Parts: sequence; structure tokens; C-alpha cells
Amino acid sequence: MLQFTKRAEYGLIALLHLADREGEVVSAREIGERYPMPPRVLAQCLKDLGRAGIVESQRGAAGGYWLARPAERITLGQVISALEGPPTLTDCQAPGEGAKGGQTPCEVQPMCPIRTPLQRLRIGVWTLLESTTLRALATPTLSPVELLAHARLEGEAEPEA
Amino acid sequence: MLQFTKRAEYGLIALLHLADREGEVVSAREIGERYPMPPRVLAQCLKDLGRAGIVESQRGAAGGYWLARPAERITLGQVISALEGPPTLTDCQAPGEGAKGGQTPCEVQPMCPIRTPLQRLRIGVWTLLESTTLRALATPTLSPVELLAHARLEGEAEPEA
DNA sequence: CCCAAATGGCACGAATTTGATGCCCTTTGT
DNA sequence: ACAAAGGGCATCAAATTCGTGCCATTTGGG
Repeated sequence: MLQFTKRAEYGLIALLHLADREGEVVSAREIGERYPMPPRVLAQCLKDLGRAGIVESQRGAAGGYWLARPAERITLGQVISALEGPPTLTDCQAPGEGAKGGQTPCEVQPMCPIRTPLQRLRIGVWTLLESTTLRALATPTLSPVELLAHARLEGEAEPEA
Repeated sequence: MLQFTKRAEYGLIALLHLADREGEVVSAREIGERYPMPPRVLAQCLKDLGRAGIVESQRGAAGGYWLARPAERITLGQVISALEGPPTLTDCQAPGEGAKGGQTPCEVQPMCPIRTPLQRLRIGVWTLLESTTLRALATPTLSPVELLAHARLEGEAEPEA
């Protein structure tokens, strides 16, 4: 229902915690003890974030995680994409009768009126996420409209979604 | 996974169809025969849209549906809210230990670092939806960036989300 | 006057997605 | 050598959603 998953929330909590301690090595156990979340799920989130190149990790006894780059250069689009998978722009199962085999579900269907509009709208939402940085989220003084304004300025410059 | 439900897609298809035939009375059967969607689910969508005041209906033999107001005055926020329920801005189940009874899940929790940021971000997404009209979606010439620009202009004028 | 067509409403089962846990391995500092 | 911490995978449980069935109400037409 147009809602983020728990993994996204857990991952964002962890990322904001890491952003607050930029430069240090923080273990998953420390985060899991501070916030009421299942430690294992948190570990999966951090693992996915590591695969996406958002955080880096050090194994071993004194290991842990840290941000791979400054919080200004981490976008919410990257985070959500890493934790929930890439955005399903071409979902479009509405006209799912196109090819019965399951291939090219709605490619040659000239009668789906929402394929292109919905795709454009999802790209718009994604552009908003792509142009909202972790730093902007961590700044508690920005109002929602200011957040949107900030997002739009960068989103207009390079859509790249 | 930050994705619209099938009900939202079906409802949007129906609304775009109704917008294309503004002024006429269109039956749910006609829409259901034109697009490959379960007729019953489509009926539920139209019913929900009617309860939300987005479409009006006429019962009886020659009954059907039509837009309650011009497509310029129907926002995607209204449509999504009618088909998927109101936006879950205060989801915030992350610190779900606040009250064990289930009441006030994260009100007095001073340690959830994403409650306010996530709420602001969801308001931003919602503002984008609230300021995208059905007419803008039906216009196939608008690029995603232009869609965002159009949304931002109205969203800045009156956030009202 | 009765019937067919169409909306209105509710509830239930199936399928999909998501959340959470278990178990084992590899790495590394003490 | 041992403990602590990340890496990986599979599996079970819970929640959400999708689709369908069934019946009631309204309205136009034969």
C-alpha cells in the first residue's frame, strides 16, 4: 500500500546511526541493542547495504560497519533499491494476457491505458527518492515542502532514473 | 516494495477510461470487457471510488459510472487514498516496544531516529501524488521531469497533505 | 407486472509477499 | 585456541492482497 518495508526502516535506522558516527566502526550488535529490532534482520539489511556499496564492513573480532561515502552522496533511491529491490517500474500486470507463456507480459498490448502513465509516475517518485540524500533526511529542520524543493532542484538537473 | 496495488491499477484504468468519455454513463461491464481484469475487483474499485466521491453512479438497468468532477480536479492522492486506504504516515512500528498493550505504539519513544524523517519523506511522496492530477496522467506528452515540475508548482502553493 | 441488467455490500479461501528465525561457515583480534 | 563479529542460505510463520461467491437493491424495458 505504497509503504516502505520493515527492512527499509531498519536499514534507514542503521544508516542514520552510522551517519551520526561517521568515521567510526560500529557493530551490528550495538545498533541492535539500541533499537528494538530483530538483530538477524538488521544483519541482513546491513549485508544488502554492503552488497550495494552503501556501507563497508570489516570482519573479525573488532569488525563492524561504516558508511562507504559521505551521507551527502547516499541517496534514498540507492538505499531503497538495495533493501527492497529495484523499483518495479514495468510492473504492469494489468493486461497480463499478452503472451500466455509469461514472456513479454505487456509489450505488444496497445490497449493498456496506464502502462505509460504509471511508468512516468513511478519514475517521478523514484526521482524524488533519488534526489533525497541521507544527510537531508538526518537534518531535522527541513520541512516536507523544503525537502521536496531540495529534491526537485537536483532531480531537474539530472533525472537519471 | 513501494508499489501500487492491483486495485490502484484497475481503478486508474477505469478512471482514465471515464475521463476519456467525460459526460457519458459507462457501465463496469464495458470496462471489464475491454481490459483483462477481474470484473468483480473492478466493481469493488468503482465502489470505493464512489464512496470517496471521485465517481458518481446510477443504479438500475441503464446505470453506470462517471467522474464526479473534471479530471483536472481529481488528484492521484485522492485516488490512491480511496483504493489503498489513507497513507500510513505514522507507521513507525520500528520501536514497537513503547506500550505493550498496543496503544500509542511510538509516541513517547525518544529514541527512534527515523520516525520524524520517514514521516517527512512520506509526506513528500504524498504531496507529489496529491499534486498530480488525473488529467496530467492522461496527457501522454508530459515527460517524467515535466510531471514532477508540474507537481512541484502546485505542491509548493498548498501542501495540504 | 415481471424480468433482466446493473450497482451495493459482505465475507471467505487462495496466493503472494514479507517478517523472523535457525544453522553453519569464515574472518580476526586477544 | 577462543570468542566476537560478519557472510550466507534455507525455512517457517505472519500479514497482506487478490480473486471469487453469494445475495440484496435499484431501474429500465418487454
